[in-house]
Amino acid sequence: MADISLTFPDGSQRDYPAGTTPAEVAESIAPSLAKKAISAALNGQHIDLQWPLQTSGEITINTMKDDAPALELIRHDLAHIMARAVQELWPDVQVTIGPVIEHGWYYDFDREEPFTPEDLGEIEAKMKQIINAREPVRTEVWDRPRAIAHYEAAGEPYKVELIEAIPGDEPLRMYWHGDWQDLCRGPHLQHTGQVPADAFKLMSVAGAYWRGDSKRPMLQRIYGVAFKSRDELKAHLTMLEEAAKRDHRKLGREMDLFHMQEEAPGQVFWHPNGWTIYTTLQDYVRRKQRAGGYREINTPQIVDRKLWEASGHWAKYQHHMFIVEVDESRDGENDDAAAKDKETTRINALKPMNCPCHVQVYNQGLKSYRDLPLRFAEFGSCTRYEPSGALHGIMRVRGFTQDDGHIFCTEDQIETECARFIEFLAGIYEELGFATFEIKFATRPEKRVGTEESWDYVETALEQAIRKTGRTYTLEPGDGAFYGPKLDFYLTDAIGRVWQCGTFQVDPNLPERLDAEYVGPDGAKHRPFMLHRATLGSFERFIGILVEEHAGKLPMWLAPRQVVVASIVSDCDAYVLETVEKLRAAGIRAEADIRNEKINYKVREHSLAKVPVIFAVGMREVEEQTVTIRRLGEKQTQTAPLSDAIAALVTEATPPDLAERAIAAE
RNA sequence: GCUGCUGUAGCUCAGGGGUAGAGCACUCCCUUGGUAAGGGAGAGGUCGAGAGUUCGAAUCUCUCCAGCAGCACCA
Repeated sequence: MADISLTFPDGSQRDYPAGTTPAEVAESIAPSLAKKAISAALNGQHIDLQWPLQTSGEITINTMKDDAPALELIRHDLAHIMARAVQELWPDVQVTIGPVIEHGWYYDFDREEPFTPEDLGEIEAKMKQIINAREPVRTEVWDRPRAIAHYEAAGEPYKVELIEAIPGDEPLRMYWHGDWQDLCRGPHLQHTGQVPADAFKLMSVAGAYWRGDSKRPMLQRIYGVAFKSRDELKAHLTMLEEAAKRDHRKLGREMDLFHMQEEAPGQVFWHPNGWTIYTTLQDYVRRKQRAGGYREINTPQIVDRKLWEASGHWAKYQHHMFIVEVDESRDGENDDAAAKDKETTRINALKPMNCPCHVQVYNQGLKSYRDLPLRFAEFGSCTRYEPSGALHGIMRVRGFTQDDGHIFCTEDQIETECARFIEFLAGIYEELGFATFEIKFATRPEKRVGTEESWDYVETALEQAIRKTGRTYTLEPGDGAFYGPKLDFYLTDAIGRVWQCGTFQVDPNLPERLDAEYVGPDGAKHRPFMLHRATLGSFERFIGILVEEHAGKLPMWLAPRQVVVASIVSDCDAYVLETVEKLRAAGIRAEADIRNEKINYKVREHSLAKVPVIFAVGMREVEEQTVTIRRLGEKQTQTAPLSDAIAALVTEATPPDLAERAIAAE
């Protein structure tokens, strides 16, 4: 048998007979390494220690010290161990798939009875037994008919379907954890005892559709998390607890920002504190948009179905729109709803988006190529009938306001406008404290309109634009809108859920449908492109993320109450009120606290409410015309003359764009 | 929308076939206290909504509504 040549991470090379396993390679280096080895990588491909090596290449022997492979193996083996535990406890359960995910794994089962939290405890105990039995893991290569026959005989139709769906006709691999068998591409550990028995936890059960298809049966998915050590597991669970404290729904209540109630599901009742954040942010975006070359417009809320039919939304998204029927014959005295007459009833929809209305504004008056690119912006209130299960605090709602905008331009302006928008968005995200965000580039889907040449051109333009800004992106092939490719900009919430905020979409379709035109240099009429774009996305979602990102401790300029002036003894009340007046005159959002309470109590209460600054005032301050400043999260205080303290706060409370402008003017 | 769970005072939660409890918040009184809860008293609830079972339902059953987790969806 021919030899193969293996190169090790330190650059050294050795020859082995073909068919040598990584376990044997490790043994040849050092028996101690063989003992610690868990898997190997050949030319970057993660493989079992028992895998016979047939080709030369670079090899790495992994041990538990190598985080990525170790976690991958632990989690992957746990998925199998859990499935085995479940089938041992309930033999009638059918197994499906169980991949590794961030922090752990899940496995989907088909079982009549729902799994209960008590069941999870039982499964966990059974898993520990399996681990402690240190049962060997072995693997075999099977051909497809054999695998199918096996699963048919075993009464596992899901597995049969999986095998049938695997493309090509390479043989399949089977793994055994003890006697328990599963189809799997591997790799796995040597024996179950290599999995740390005290570093995993089953977290939850939830429904999940078979193969992600809502038309197919719903399975039960059990989620687990796993790490290399008990301490890491504990740290992870602690992190989850901390994250729960930052949940915008909880902070929204504690900071008195907003509430929601049954009568208006998915819609926000903004309280004074929350609305202050909202309007401050809106003022900021408005200034940025003006500086960025946008003209702000405003369009109707309720629009006749005729426009939605023309735009194509009626056919495609009718079920996601709130429909409003009005009997136009009613006279106000006798408007019995039951007496509605079809002839005189007009059907409208609350706008789910702003673009068709923006085209209506564009279409007023003839446009010249000299007008392009024409950038419209609107703080557009939209209403969508989102499925009930999709609603989530203020992050996913039915009523929201987008910082929407549409750019009408020619084809060769797309790239520049795209690059310009990415920079615009990045500047705003940065000023709002989001150093990192993810760009996803979604390309042509299967169902689409337009020519291949056009898609080629536009996709290239977007890619060039991103490249120009020097940013990285992840490709989402096939995820674009039916009319054009798009870039989506994502931020992450407190527990790592990723939310789409900004977007940039190229649309040649809507101008066509709604007949938008411009007169070109040739004197003929042409079709403009329409670029849909939003920076924050929706104010609701963005504020939710902002609150979670800062754990409620918003930067001074966004804080709903920037300072509370608290009296220590009631003899200072007059000075407190006077100080608040001065702060307000300087544009600071200030409140007085002259309640009959101790300063400890006041400090605690305002700190919990995340007020960034407390001015404490006693008789000493009154005499010296000073305030004692306490900042949120700091124990130390600092006494300063009142006028200095106000001046410092004014500087600190200036929105980032205005601060920049002030510096530039100096 | 689907699967599962949850819904008791403003908030956090206990209770559970014989018509409701705690802490905090709230109101009043005492207290004027120097940086994360001073003391006392009081008020506050058709137990998510509707129907059913029962002598009797907040408690059991059903339907609906809303929320939570995940899945599906997200123009």
